[in-house]
Amino acid sequence: MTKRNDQVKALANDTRLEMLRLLDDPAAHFSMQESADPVEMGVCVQLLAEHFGVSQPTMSRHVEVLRRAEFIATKRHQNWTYCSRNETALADYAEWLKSTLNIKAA
Amino acid sequence: MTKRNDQVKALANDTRLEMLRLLDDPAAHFSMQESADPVEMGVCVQLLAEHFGVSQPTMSRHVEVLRRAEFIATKRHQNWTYCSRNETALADYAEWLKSTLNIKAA
DNA sequence: TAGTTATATAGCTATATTGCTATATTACGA
DNA sequence: TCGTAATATAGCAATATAGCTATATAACTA
Repeated sequence: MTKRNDQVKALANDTRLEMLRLLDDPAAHFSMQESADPVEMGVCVQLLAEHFGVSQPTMSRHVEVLRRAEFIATKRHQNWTYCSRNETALADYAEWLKSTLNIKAA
Repeated sequence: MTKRNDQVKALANDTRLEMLRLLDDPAAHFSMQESADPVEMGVCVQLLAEHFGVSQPTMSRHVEVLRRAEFIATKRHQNWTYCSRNETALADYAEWLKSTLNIKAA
């Protein structure tokens, strides 16, 4: 699997797409997080699982898919894994998609 | 299935991604097509199947997936189905992705 | 050390995807 | 009308995806 293949597949799922959308503004969606500031540290897996109504292992896997695609970064702190968007990778992907398919401006 | 869901899934496949890439410049890749000018009419399913080394029914399904996603248009002429890119839909999708995920410029 | 919490991994099931072959449909030409 | 060519559809098999529960691991706390 290439990085680009990981990336297109990572986006081919509603939950993961919505995760990236919500993680763009953690303050707006995850301000209830107590263990750490969601903006500074990111959002923990459990809170994401609760938001989407899926089990913790299922969310753990979604996180892993997005992390492999480099769309999010995870950092372990105490016993939480915090997730935050990788803006550089997202911008890079959007640019790659446009250029590899030669998509003209809208 | 929503249109956006059809679209993200349509791109999650190497063959279909490459189809869109090749169809950006049919003259460069499908000039051997005899039944019609590939630039004017598009590229027929059989020629696409041969290029990718897959069976005709398999290519027919890939075409259908891309057509449902609106990334290509198909037109039947005589006994061929010609495929051509829908530049408007591709640009619209790229724009939607950037704005829905709030992807910052590279 | 023992218990608790958060996460990761293993293994299972249901469904989706993607390939194939066989066959139906459509269009043309003899 | 009959045969041929291109395409579409049906049905099957192999694999991938995404959910779950059970359990292992990691980190903190009493």
